[in-house]
Amino acid sequence: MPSWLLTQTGNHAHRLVTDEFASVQARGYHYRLLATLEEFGPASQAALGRRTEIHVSDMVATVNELAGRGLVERAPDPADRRRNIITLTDAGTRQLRVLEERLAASQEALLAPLSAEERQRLTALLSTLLDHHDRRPDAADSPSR
Amino acid sequence: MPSWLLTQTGNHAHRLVTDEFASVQARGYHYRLLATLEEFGPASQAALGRRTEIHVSDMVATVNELAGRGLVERAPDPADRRRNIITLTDAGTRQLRVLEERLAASQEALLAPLSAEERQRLTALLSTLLDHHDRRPDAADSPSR
DNA sequence: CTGATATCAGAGGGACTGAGATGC
DNA sequence: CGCATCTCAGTCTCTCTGATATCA
Repeated sequence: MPSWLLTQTGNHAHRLVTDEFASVQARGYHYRLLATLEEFGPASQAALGRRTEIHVSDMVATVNELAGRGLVERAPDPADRRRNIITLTDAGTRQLRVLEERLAASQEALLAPLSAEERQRLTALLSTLLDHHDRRPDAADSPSR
Repeated sequence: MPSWLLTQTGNHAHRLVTDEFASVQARGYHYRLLATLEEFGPASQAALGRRTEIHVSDMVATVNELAGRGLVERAPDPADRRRNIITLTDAGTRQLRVLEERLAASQEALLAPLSAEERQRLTALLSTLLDHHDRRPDAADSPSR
């Protein structure tokens, strides 16, 4: 039963990554936010929530944690006083590099038993799945999202 | 990045299954426990914990929930008074059938974009991964487990 | 007024830790 | 005694709901 396999391996992958992140006092949300900030530059919390797919209310806590450690900066947007502009700091960039290393390491650990060819095939298959489900978020009942 | 793909598709699979289960007031632990009871027959909570890989302390709560709805029975083991023997009831068997249907449905939804051949390849690759990591639970530091 | 933004409180599933009581 | 079993009380990550205050 493939969905069992998927949730199991997904669990396993998740645990490997989570443990690696935990070893540097980080978690998944931190990486996703830092990586998105580097890729797209400073943005409001709501915009970051849309890009990272982190819920707005969780974004508050995530930014709190990262800002508390000086990895991002939270500044009011003078152009729109509802917004906070979140900016990646130099320390945040360095932390991101560390997290990327950790991620690569757990990647290797996870895929150890597969050849380069097999890894490619796996990646392709999973991409197909994700693509399909991204294109039609909730095709069943609710056309909205 | 394959581990990102894996956690993402794993998440997706997990959500599909979880939603299906929730529609009949069940969750993953319920299915795992009921299915294991049918396959291996009555057993103590500790034994069930080992088979299902549900933590012993979570097993207590899971059995509470299922017993409260008459899907399993919890009876003291006369041969070893530390133990409770958990038994699947007829209602539990019927519920298991329902959960299996739900599982099959979410399976189809998940794998829709893949051909039969591709599904097989995916299953094989994931099995390889799981096998490898099952055989060496924590090869890194702790030889125990 | 409608809608977006940020915040806070809380819930829920899943996995795990630690401590206690009982019985083998 | 050491060990297994069951139970209870928490922790942690991730996801999501709801309510509220503020501002466009």
